[in-house]
Amino acid sequence: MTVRVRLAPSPTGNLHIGTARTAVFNWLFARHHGGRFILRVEDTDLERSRQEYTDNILEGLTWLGLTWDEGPFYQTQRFDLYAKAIQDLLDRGLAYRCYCTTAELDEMREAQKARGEAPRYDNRHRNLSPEAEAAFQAEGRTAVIRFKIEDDREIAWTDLVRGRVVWKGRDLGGDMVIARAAAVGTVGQPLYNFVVVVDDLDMQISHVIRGEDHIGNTPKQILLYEALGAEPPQFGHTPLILNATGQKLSKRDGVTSISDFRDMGYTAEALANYMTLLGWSPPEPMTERFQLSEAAQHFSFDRVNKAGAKFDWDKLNWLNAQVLHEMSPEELVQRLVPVWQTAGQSFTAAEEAWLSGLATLIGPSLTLLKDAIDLSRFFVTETIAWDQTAHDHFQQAGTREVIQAILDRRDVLATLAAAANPLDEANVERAQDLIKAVVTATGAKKGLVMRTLRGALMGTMQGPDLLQSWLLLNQRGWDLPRFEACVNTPD
RNA sequence: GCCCCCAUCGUCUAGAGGCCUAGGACACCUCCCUUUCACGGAGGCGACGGGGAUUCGAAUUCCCCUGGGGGUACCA
Repeated sequence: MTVRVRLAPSPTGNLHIGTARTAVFNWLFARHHGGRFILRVEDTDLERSRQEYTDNILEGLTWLGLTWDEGPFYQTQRFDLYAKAIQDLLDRGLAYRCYCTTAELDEMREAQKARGEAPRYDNRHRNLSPEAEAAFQAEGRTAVIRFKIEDDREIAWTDLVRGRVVWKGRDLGGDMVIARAAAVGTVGQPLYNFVVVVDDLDMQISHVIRGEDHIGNTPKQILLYEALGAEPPQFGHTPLILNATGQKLSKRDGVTSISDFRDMGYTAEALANYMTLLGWSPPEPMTERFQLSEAAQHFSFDRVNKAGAKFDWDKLNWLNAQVLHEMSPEELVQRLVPVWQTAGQSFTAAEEAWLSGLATLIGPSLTLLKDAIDLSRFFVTETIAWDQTAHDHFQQAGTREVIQAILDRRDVLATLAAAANPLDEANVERAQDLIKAVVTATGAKKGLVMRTLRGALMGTMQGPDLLQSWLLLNQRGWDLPRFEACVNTPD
């Protein structure tokens, strides 16, 4: 059998991490079986659906690398199909019009609650006489379409994740609404549980993989398949992503949109890797750091967990750092250029080798792409301001002498700057020789010399590797002015 | 309330009766590397919710309890 799976997001919000994780599982399953991954936008809720959300969802999936093979299809363009199917159920007596008002339904549910019963529709309009129906119509009432659900039915399926699941018809809440209220003689907007079935059937979906929060919809949908004379697909209900307190992650938990993660400086690789890990564990030869394509080779529902998984920023951060640390300097530069730009840091004048050097220098310190902004701040402008630690350092005796000794050898600075690659071995050696010479000339301890250089070049006592930072600054001609500032401005 | 599901270190998980004095990853702690901070390397801390039952033997099977979660729309 050909595997055909789908992702069916509704454009009522930005691409949510829960939806994205469902997309990951669908995508992995499809790829593993050489099947098709179909994208269908469930925009039947005209009130809440918006184009900008659709755009956000499509962009997010693309960014994550979860490309689809068919679609996107839009349910709003398929209303004819649903209307036909509803009429079919009506004609065959499997569905009927219910004229209840919302007030009546509310009253009924409250009475049920008061009696300690589960709120449900009591099927009161299931067998309306033509006269009664005419009377309701004469009142000007509108009608929803309800699909008949027998209380004594038992619905069972073998879930890809949970094994055998059994549901009783009486726990389904009575005859279900499949189309919204509409004027006499017309059929209103079809509802989720119905259009899903019609579409999954029409698109020949073989496996419905979705979050566990949908598990209660499955028995209703299986009944619908039956009514439409079709075999239901296989179902797999994946565990939910939980917040820190263990509840289903929702918008209220802060950052939950894929686009938010991207804006925060996470890479698509790390995020996809992490989402896969939330509920699935890689088999033996694999480690927890992997490409989606590798995961696809080994993906199986045997290794999907049943329990929900709490979202953990620490682990995501670690994965993101791994992704960044694995990158070549050149690749990192490509990723960093837009980040620098948004921060107003321009390195356009810099050579390619110089930029690679900068990436090499700060790469190991990156957790988020955005971290590059702070780490690059010494390299953006010619001069820099000192923080308190630098000021404190220069209170020490001998610090000015160290800088003066460097300035006495400013010819070496020019030699260093001439190197094609500022960070090549020979250049590093020359810088080390200069430091030795300064130590000899001043009689200062090497530690003092190093710290003094750091303070002078960075204006702070903590930062990336000193020698490499120096050579990078040197090539831009910015080390000399910073040294001169040390001896010229008394502080 | 009613229905359903779930339960191993703080977190994500491995584990499908003896291989488990329960393995890995993140986090945390220590040390090494480094005259800074990171990165990297080596160690350490740390869990089978409780009670029964089956069995020669249970983290693994069954039952009960407890705890947590999901669902209960003319939303999706």
